[in-house]
Amino acid sequence: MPKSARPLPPRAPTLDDVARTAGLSSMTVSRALNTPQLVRPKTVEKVLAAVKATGYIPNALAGGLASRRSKLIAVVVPQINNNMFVDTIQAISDALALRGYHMLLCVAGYTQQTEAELVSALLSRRPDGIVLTGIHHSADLKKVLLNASVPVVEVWDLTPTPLDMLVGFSHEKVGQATAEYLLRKGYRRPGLLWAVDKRAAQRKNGLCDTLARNGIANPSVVDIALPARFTSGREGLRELLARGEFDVVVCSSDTLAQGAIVEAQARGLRIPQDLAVIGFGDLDFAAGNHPSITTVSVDRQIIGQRAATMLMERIEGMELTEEIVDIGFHFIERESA
Amino acid sequence: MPKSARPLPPRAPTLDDVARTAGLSSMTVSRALNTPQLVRPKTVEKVLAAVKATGYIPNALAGGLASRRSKLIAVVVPQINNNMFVDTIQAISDALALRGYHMLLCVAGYTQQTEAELVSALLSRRPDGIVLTGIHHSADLKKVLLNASVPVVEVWDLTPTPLDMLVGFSHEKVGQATAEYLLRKGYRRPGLLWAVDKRAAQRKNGLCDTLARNGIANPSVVDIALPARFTSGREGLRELLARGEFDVVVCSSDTLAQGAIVEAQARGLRIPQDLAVIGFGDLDFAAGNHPSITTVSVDRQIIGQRAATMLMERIEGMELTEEIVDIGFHFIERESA
DNA sequence: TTGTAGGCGTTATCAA
DNA sequence: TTGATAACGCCTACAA
Repeated sequence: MPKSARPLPPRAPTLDDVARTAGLSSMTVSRALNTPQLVRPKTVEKVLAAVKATGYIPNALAGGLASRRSKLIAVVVPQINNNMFVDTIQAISDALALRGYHMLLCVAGYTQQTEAELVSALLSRRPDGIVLTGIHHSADLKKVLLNASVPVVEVWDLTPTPLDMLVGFSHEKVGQATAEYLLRKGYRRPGLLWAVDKRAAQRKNGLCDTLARNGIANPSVVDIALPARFTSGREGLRELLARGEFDVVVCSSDTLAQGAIVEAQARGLRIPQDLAVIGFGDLDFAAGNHPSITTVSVDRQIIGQRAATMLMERIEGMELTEEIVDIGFHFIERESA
Repeated sequence: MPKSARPLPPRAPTLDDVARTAGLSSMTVSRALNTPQLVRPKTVEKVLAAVKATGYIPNALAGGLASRRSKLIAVVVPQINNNMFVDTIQAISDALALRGYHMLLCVAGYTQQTEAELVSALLSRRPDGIVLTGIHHSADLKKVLLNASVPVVEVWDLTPTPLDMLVGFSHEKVGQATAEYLLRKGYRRPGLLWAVDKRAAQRKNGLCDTLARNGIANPSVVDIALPARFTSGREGLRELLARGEFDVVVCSSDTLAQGAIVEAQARGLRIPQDLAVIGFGDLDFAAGNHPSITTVSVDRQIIGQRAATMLMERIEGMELTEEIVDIGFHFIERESA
């Protein structure tokens, strides 16, 4: 035992270490790991054995620097504790994992930075692609993104002129569909519990425009601060009912609807006879609620799955058949309205 | 206009480009950006101007490679769409953002990989720290982590022997506290709706052990498959009630409790007179529900915030006063039990 | 099928 | 306070 034996150097094994123990060049080891089909099977075996022996873990920083591909996808969402985006995020993560990509998740909600600064910081990681929530971005952000020439998917909204790719649905049309349902069912005195949120605002526009065209102008709206919770629904309904009489309450989310329903029930109102309630999102409790909640269903997972897939295909040089995907929505009539 | 002007090279501006336009060395530019206090103010100004002029965005891959610090924290959770972890994740993300770190989020739930493979893949990104959910890990995983000598925080559980650092609470004790409450209130025929989940199982152990010691052995348990949803709560109660008579239903989460309550109400049972219900988590609807849900409150955000902070302090070489943080919990008595 | 040379963009280190 | 030089660990390009 040499007396000068230093404690293990904290340096992690490198490709060269593996190459040395395998009796090969580092380039061959790299190939065996990344493109095994270009390497003789026996050689690959040798390499794998050496990898196991050394405990080698590739350094993606070095790899990304050299190859100019990071296998990293940056995802920017306004919040994740609002029940809507979570499923999309999980779907993105799952889809990425299948192909060896990783997700850098950034919650824009409560930070002071502007979205542009936030994305700039993310770009320093050299992601191969970016997922942005929504379609309303500052000029700064657009400049930064175009400059970086990185593939981008905008999600959860629709526009004929996305930055690059897009997966979403029309919030305006959701609003219209909701209005049409109200009219068809004969509701004439709607009240709104509405979260202060861009996409929700678009749904409100679609709703109110259609109502106005049919003689129902300026329905009463209770603004709900984000995050819109169950409790906000109860409180919101309380405020709404203090303002007058309504035959239906339209809510910007099922969460609010559930709260509103409980408040109504606590007041002895029958739903939908005394007061109907409509939600949005078809969250997991909507169908099982008592009464079940009439709402709009959106496939939140598909948004994530398609966004991830489009991004990866683009990155890997495939031709995309569509760059704008409208996943649509379904109005679901249940007991509450 | 030179006729040979090529279209812009897709190459992003580098430190050298900035250095050239600023008339400085790249090393000085690097310093001006990372440790401005070591650079003459006027020089810093020049650098910032050149950065703006070139549209320079640092390359964190190169930086991380050279400095051996990635400013990346990897977070591994079993799922994110279960309402519990979301708040923790958001808190982690927020805390990291404040200090210039980014979060690599990995959902272990539905992938085929073992946790060890998953973490190995993450380690290739050379994160400066890792957050793991739970304390039960394979020997492989432990080996990989120790080998990598990367700071680790385990969260959402408690043990005297964490891998490294830990922020959580005792699920056993939550179970005990729940049992004691039942006994104190005089409930004698409990039934359980319980998600098939490691941490939930620990709470069940604490609950059942304490009950057994007080003469209530082997309560009826309905296993709930993950993810445990509102609907699972309704169905679970249906199954439970088919098995016999109960005076209280203990649920492994508020979500299940809410479902159980709705099912009970739909059957005309009064809560808590005919059937009491207890949940876990104090999710946002628990207090506002009708009836409000008796439950156990855990500060899910604090878990994330402390985990992130401990990790960053350790990374930045500070001495930690505690490496194991028990954030505790509160039993909250409300109307449902 | 394997190997050699050189560079990816940054920072550590030492010198000026 | 600033600069020159040499890594950091891997991959592209080309050669054998």
